[in-house]
Amino acid sequence: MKITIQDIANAANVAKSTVSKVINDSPKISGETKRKIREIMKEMNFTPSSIATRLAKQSSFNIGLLFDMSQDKDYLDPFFYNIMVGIESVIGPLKYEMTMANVHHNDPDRHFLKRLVLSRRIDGLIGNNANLTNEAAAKLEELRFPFVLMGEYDAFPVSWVDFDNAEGGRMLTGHLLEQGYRDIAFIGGEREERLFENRHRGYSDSLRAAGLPISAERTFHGIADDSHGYESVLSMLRSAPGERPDAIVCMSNQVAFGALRAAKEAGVQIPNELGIATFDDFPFSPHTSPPLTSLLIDTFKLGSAAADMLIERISYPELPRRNLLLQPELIVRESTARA
Amino acid sequence: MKITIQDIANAANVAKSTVSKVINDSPKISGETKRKIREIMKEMNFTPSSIATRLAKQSSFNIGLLFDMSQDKDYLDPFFYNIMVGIESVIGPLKYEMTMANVHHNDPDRHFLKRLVLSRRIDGLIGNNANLTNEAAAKLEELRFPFVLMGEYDAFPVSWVDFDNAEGGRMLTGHLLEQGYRDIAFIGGEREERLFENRHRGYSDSLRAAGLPISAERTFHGIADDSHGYESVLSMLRSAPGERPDAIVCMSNQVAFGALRAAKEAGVQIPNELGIATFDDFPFSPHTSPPLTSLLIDTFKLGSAAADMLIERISYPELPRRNLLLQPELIVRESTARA
DNA sequence: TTGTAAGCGTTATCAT
DNA sequence: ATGATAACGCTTACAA
Repeated sequence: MKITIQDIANAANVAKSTVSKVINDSPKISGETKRKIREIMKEMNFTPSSIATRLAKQSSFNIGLLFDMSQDKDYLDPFFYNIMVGIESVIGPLKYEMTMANVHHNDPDRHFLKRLVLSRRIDGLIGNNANLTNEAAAKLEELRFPFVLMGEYDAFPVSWVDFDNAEGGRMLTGHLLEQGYRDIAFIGGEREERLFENRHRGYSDSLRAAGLPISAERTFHGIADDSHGYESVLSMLRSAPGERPDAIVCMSNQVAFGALRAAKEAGVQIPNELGIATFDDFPFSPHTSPPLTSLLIDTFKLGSAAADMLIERISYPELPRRNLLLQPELIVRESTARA
Repeated sequence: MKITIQDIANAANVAKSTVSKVINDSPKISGETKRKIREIMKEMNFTPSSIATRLAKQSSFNIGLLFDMSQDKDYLDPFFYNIMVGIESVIGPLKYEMTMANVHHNDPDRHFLKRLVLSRRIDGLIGNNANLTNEAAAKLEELRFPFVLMGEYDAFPVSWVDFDNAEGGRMLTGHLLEQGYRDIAFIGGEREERLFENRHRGYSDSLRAAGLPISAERTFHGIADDSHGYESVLSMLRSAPGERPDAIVCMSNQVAFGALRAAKEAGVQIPNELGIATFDDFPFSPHTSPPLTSLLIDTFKLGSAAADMLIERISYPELPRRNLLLQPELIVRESTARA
């Protein structure tokens, strides 16, 4: 049998409004009454219905985390859990819950805007620039609904958090230069792709600062996956030994895996003949042979920073949109440890 | 300004109960009225408040997915996203949402039982045998609250889904035997650990069926991680070449990574001198050198099967608790491809 | 087929 | 300090 605030009121011989005030620890209720009612609530094992509370309070105390089931998930997949835990670490203590929001871009009836936002099931939303379309973002802004993106966004001003990808490019390239590499290639990423452009800019900056030439043929465009890494390295190995790159910066771990495989098959010595450094630090990076020098991004922190920003937006809707760049961390391993 | 069912009723000149019936597509409403009201709803951009609906319907249409932030997450981490997507694939079409439930074992006030179950924020729960304590499971049963575990459970009868770990052990070991290996070791897992016992049983079964001896010193107990794999292989290499195992079955990919590393450092040829086969197929298994023969578990399916079972429990609470063993799949790669 | 009115379990506003 | 009563936005008998 379900027990409600009214049952408690009856048992305590008070009005249910009094019980409600006790639940919310109102200062207008005497200590004695509070004690008595609280005891009764324990005894009767009462927990308020959150749904009724929310209806009355007109707030769902719930935030949504966007994902797109229909989409390729290679990139965020291994990081998803950490991001989620990062978000929980900030919203949990504030009594918010988190519900998973599958976008359903193609089904107007199940689209998250309707299912979760318009139906007021959530008070705020965290997404990323891959699963939130410009159209949806615009709609959210129009509704003045609080949301934060993970990943840079520049179609119009919204709140976002991202890692400093340009700085990451500088860190990887700078490290290779310090190790004495002089002819550094960059593998992966499509032209016009924002993520690529930022990372590549950092790479170029470093070369320029070192007074080295930046040659277009040292950049291998393509989808940042294993086979692109593999093919790119094979193609650079077709040049004579003296004319090929002595190190590479990879857009992703997948690219690096492919590059590693190609180099190994061709008998190229890593790190002596070819240094390899890569963006992203998958849990597997330490297990390649040789282990990969890579750029660690703290995904827990990505989540918690996004959540902090979202809570701020929910609490102070009129504050301007903020952006935040988190710093990556260089993890040096053997793949760049030149003798 | 928020628009409600009453606004629609006014605009359409009908009672709000009529609007409600249209929303729920009641057969008692004439086609004409439905059309008219639906049009008005579009025009006025109306979406019902899910909170009010739930309060009235006395169901939250929401299921919880348990996780434990405070706990080591090595095992499920890479699979979490897939499991979640698997769950969503079955509950989504049924109009359920999913909220993340951090257990909070140590904080009675924020414990998920209170926060989510007793407060009726969710109608059902999916957890695993690592994050749900016996005590909590018992409490859920007492409340007759629907829940399903991922992972075998035998403290008392509950619904659960798991992979057939014994069969997995037979598949890996059987494969090694087919390849001609004859002295097979088993690395990882603590005595008394359910998961270990099941997997090890399959291994023993296979050896027995092949008429081979089962020797206690061929099993290396320990936490199933990288360093345990590494140490175990080092220790077996201390025996003379003729007296050491010619193949190993690993409890986890981490163990296999460590084993691979040790073998490589010692100059042992894989797969010729030592075959390696492992439970679990992390996304990185294909990228080791040589690529690892491993046991693929379909984590999407794990999630969807658990969700199917949960929906059944919610819909027919009186049905007996069910258990389901899913079949793993052997992925043969070079680490066991004996010449 | 449509309307009336009483819930659903809280909170919030006024009285007292 | 406590109590009555009207929200909150929807559903659901029961009437008409």
